[in-house]
Amino acid sequence: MHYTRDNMAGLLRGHDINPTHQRIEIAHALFSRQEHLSADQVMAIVNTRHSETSKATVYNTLKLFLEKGLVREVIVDPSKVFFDPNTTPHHHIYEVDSGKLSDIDAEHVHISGLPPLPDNMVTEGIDLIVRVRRKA
Amino acid sequence: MHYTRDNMAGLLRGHDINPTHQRIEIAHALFSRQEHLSADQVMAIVNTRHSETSKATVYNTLKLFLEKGLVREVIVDPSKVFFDPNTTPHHHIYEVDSGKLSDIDAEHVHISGLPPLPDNMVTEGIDLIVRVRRKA
DNA sequence: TCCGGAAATTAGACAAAGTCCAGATTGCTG
DNA sequence: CAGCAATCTGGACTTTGTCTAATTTCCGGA
Repeated sequence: MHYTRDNMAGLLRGHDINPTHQRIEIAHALFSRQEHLSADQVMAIVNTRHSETSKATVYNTLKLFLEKGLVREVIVDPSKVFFDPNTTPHHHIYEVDSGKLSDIDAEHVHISGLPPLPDNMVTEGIDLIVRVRRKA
Repeated sequence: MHYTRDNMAGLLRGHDINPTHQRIEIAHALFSRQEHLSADQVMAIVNTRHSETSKATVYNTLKLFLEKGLVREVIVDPSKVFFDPNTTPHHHIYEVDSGKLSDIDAEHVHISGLPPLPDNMVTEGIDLIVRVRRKA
């Protein structure tokens, strides 16, 4: 599957998002790379050639993508949020020195022994983050 | 065990921290409550009566406590870091609507199937966060 | 007790991430 | 083409956290 800009329009429509020029560019930045990007990084990518998309739009669009389930939010770094185009169940390895973030497929990971939740609560998601450091 | 200010001095010394007035107050705020507090909250607590401790000192002190292993950092909210006086192995439940954060004892939780790390890497910690929401 | 230096604290300027708003643009639809 | 809703924009603003240079506190030795 190639993540062309044309395909992005379909992807957006499939998630009930009106595919505007800016939204296509932002989706393309995330999906063509298949990487975890911060809002800042998205803005830099989208505006490499000429300045095309404003900061407000980048933030609005990422929030919209989040609501529509097109991307996931990864909170590992106290200073910025990462957006993850991979919405399949998976976990993360975070390299604390470099800030490098990578995926762990959830398929083989098993978590047991969690206490039951109160009746009026539902699990929205389980985030498992393995923080690693380069050996001294 | 009562977390009196006098006991705080001993706790700090035991962690190789010079127990100054401000540090004792900050430690007392965290340990007497046994709760997760943000830097802002710590500052508010410490300065309820009169303004006694500066913002810089609160941040410096929390960072120092972190380095010395007196507290843990919990990164769940994109907008602020929480400091956790409980340094025993445990996980967290985060109520996304209210921002309420509570502990899950790690004793009965078992995580299996994590992929092996590259040789030159060491695990610094595993953060497991269960994000929950009030049922509709 | 007084002195000097090291450690700690401070106010406030600064930086970075993110939010908000009022006005301009875009793209329908009739 | 007019009208209208959705979208986008620049820029001011807020919040969390950092940095720095100056002051204060603490303590050991003469």
